[in-house]
Amino acid sequence: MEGSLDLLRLPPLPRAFYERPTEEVARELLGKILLRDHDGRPLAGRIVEVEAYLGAHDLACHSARGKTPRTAVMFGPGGRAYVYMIYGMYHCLNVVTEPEGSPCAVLIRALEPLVALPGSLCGPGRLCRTLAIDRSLTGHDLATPPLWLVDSPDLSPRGPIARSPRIGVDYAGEWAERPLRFFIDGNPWVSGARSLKKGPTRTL
DNA sequence: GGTATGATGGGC
DNA sequence: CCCATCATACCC
Repeated sequence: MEGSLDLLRLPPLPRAFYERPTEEVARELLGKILLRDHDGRPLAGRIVEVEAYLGAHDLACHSARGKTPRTAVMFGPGGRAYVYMIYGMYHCLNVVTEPEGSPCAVLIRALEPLVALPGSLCGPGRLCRTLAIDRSLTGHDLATPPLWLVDSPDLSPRGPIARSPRIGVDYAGEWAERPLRFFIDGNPWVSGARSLKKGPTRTL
C-alpha cells in the first residue's frame, strides 16, 4: 500500500472531462485510475476496458426505455456513478457522460490492480464485488471519496487501444454490432479472455 | 479448447 | 418474463 498514499493525492477528473461525446470519454478513460476508500482501506486500479452506451437511441443502453427511477441518474450531469444490479447477484459500475439531458454512460469492465486486493478486478461484476461497489453509490460524484477517478500521466501508460462490439447485448439489434467496447490491447487484465465471444476486433 | 446452465433479485 | 454476469459442470 506504499504507493496508495500518492494516489490519494492526485487531483480528480473534473466534471468537464465527462461532459463530452461518450465515445471520446470512453477511450480517454482507459489508463485512468479508479480509487475506492472502503472502511479506510484504500483500493485502486487502472482502467483497461470500458464500453460506451450512447443514450436513448442506443438499444443496448438502459436509457433507451425512457427515464425510470433506476436510470434517472443517467439523465443528469456527467461525472456521477450509475450502479445497477445485474442477474440478481452482481453490480455494474458506470460513469455518466455528456451534459444534463443526454442520458449516456460508460461501463467500467476491467481494472488492472495497483495495490494488493482481496479479489479480481477483471469483469464488471467482479470489480464491483472486489471494490464493494453497489447501488448505494448511484448518484455519487466521482470527483470525491469514497469512490473517485484520477489521472496520473506517470502511472497510467495506455498502450495500443483496440475496439470491438460490446459484450452481452445481443438483443440490441444493429446496436449489438457497433464497436463500442474499448480496451488496452494485450493487457492481461482485460476480460473475455476465456470463452467470451468478443466479435471483430481492430486496433485504433 | 469449447458450450451449457443455475444462482438470484429487481426492473419493466 | 427480461437481463450490460460469474462459476461450475461437463464434453471435446
